[in-house]
Order: sequence, then C-alpha cells, then structure tokens
Amino acid sequence: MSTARLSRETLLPLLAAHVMEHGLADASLRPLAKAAGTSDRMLIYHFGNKDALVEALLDYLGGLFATALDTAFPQERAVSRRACAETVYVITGRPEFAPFFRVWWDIVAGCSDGNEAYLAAAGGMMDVLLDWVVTHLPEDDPDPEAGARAVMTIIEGAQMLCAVGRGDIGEAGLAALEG
Amino acid sequence: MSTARLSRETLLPLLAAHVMEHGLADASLRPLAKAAGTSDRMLIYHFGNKDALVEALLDYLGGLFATALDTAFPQERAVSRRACAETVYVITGRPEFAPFFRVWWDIVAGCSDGNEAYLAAAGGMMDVLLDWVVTHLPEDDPDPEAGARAVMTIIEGAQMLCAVGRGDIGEAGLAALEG
DNA sequence: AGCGATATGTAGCAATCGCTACAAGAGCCT
DNA sequence: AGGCTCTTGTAGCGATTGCTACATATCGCT
Repeated sequence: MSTARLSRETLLPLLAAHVMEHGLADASLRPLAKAAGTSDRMLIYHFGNKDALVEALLDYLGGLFATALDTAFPQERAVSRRACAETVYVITGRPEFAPFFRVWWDIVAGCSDGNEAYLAAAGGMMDVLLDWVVTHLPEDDPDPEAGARAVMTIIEGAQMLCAVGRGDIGEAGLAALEG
Repeated sequence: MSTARLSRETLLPLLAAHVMEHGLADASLRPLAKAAGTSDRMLIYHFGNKDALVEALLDYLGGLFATALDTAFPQERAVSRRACAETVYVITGRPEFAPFFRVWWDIVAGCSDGNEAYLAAAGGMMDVLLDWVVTHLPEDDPDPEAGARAVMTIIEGAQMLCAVGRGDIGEAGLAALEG
C-alpha cells in the first residue's frame, strides 16, 4: 500500500481524466474509483456522496477550462470579430479538446434537466469564455460587449453543429460573420 | 386485459412523451413501459432490445420535429435574416417546446459519444431545419444557402446558451445578425 | 374443432447501482 | 504505553439494470 494519503485534490485530476474520456452522464462510482486507483468506498468517504463528488468535479473542470484558455489560446488580439471566432473554433476543434467536449455536452444536457450544479458550472465556463472574447477583439471594435456576444453565439452554434456531424453548416455560419 | 394489441406504432407516441418529460439519457425499460401502459417484457418483445427501441424512438422524434416545423412555424417568409432567426428562437423558446429540448441535449450528448443512431437522428433534424430556413428567408436574399447557414449557426448557439442559463448572450448575438 | 403463429403475464437471473456497517491499520498527543 | 482520530479494506445491502425462460392466452386458418 502506498504511503500517500488520498484527498480531493489528488483524486480530482484522475477523476476528471476519466470523465473526459468516458463521459460524465453515466459515470459510476466503481469505474471512477478504479481510474483514480482507489475504491468506491473512499470516494464516498472523501466527497460525502456522489452528488457532492460531481459538484466538485464540475468545479475542477471549470478551472481546467479557464487554464486551457490561458495556455492554448493566443495572447494577442484578433484582427476582426470573425478572426476571433474562427480562432476559438479552430483551436477547440483540435483533437486534444475532444475529451473536453465529450463532458461539455453532458453538462449541457444536465443543465436542461434543471440541475443547479450543472447550471452553475456551465454558466461559469461561458462567462470565462465571454471575458476572453471581450478582451481579444480588435482594439478598435465599436462595441466589444455586443461584439463578444455575437462572436460567442456563433462559436457555440458552430460547435454544436460540429458535434452532431453538421460542422459544414457552422463553418459557413462562421464565415458569414461580418468584420 | 384490453383487446387492443400493442405495436411499435401505438407505443412510440407514449414512449416519446415519456422521454420528452424525463430525458432520454437515463430512460430505462421499466419506467418507459409503465408510461406506455405495458411491461418491460413487451418492449423487448416489440423492439428486440433497448438499442433498437431507442433507435426507433429517435426516428419517431425526428418525425415529430418535422411536423412541429410545419405546424408551429409561420408559413410566410421572414422579412430579414435576423427576423427569421428571431422567429425560430422565439417559437422554440415557448414552454411547449421545453420537453423537446430536454431530449435534444441528450441527443447531442449521445452524438459526442460517437453513437451512430444519435448522429443520424440529430443530423437529420438539423437538415430539416436548414431546409425550412432556406425557404423562409426573404425572396431577395442574395445567397439563401449561405444565409440559412448563418441563421442556423446563430439560432443553435443562442439555444445552447439559453440551455445553460446564458440566454442573454445568445439574444445579444441574435440581435447583432446583419439584415 | 383443432393447430400453429402471435401476443402477453409471471418470475427470475446476473450485473451494476449508490451507499453503509464493521473492523483494523496508521499516525499523533499526552 | 495508551488512547484518539483519521484513513482504508472487506463485505454486503436493497434497489435497479437489460434481458430471458416458461407458461398461457388469443387469434386466424383449414
């Protein structure tokens, strides 16, 4: 037996890796525990119950998302609203982002069931992305707040269409963005 | 015992009503059967197994969606691309469409797991909506094919943002659509 | 009337679900 | 050393999962 004690902090990265590979909706305690090198018994011990575990996981995933924005995305501003949207779409379309989207659509589905924890996590991630877009539009954008919302809406639409196998529609939508 | 024989055709509307109320992702045979006034045993008998049942259900839901487009949506053309997008957004935002979206986001989540039946159903529904948008843009639209894709992308983005509690972002995105 | 195909009810199986009772090891404080 | 708390393992509970075995009922057909 290893001497390292378990804790939420050491477990969460392993749990997050598991849900990003296998989805969040039908994640159950025993597979999660196995992925984290422990037992369902210990997950309940450290998190209290499954709902609390999922809530902690959603919070951790939100942090992962914010970090990904800072590292994978360019620091300089885009030259146009359309270029900004296309940058986000292209980068999030790379294969290393696929696991994140697998859990993202599970989160959206959870939101539409009215689950408060899912709503808080998803809303937070959208706010983080909105802030990023606002500060990466061209400096001369006439209305960054409105522009960022237009860019966000098109990005998310294109991503959903891509998820259901109609990426061509979303890409045409991106190309039609003014500026 | 009732004299009416069961069949896929009589069962599907009841099953569809159940998944639109409770979601598709974690629908299990016994609750489904109870909603349809029969037993899990008979669902397997009529559909073979659960996967085939879900596939039939997705197909039926696709038909429901196409019918809803014809009945709930206006027949005349919109006066602008933006008006067209706002019409779809407003109508699908009405309470009677909420059950449909609950299952829709389950379908999208299923797509991102690579499930072929989900991908076929979701892609088909998007194609139906795209056709509707193409034929309801203003007659003088310079490029209805491209315009419809732009409208579609914004609609879907606004709907997703609405689902996660950030409808304000999507509505601002809708308002920014040119024309 | 009788036969075969179709349709349905009852009961149950192995697997998995979230969770818990109980006991024991490990480390710290006095 | 003795106790105390924190952490972990083992075993299992009742519920639910998709699905099946078996018997029976009902129907059309000849």
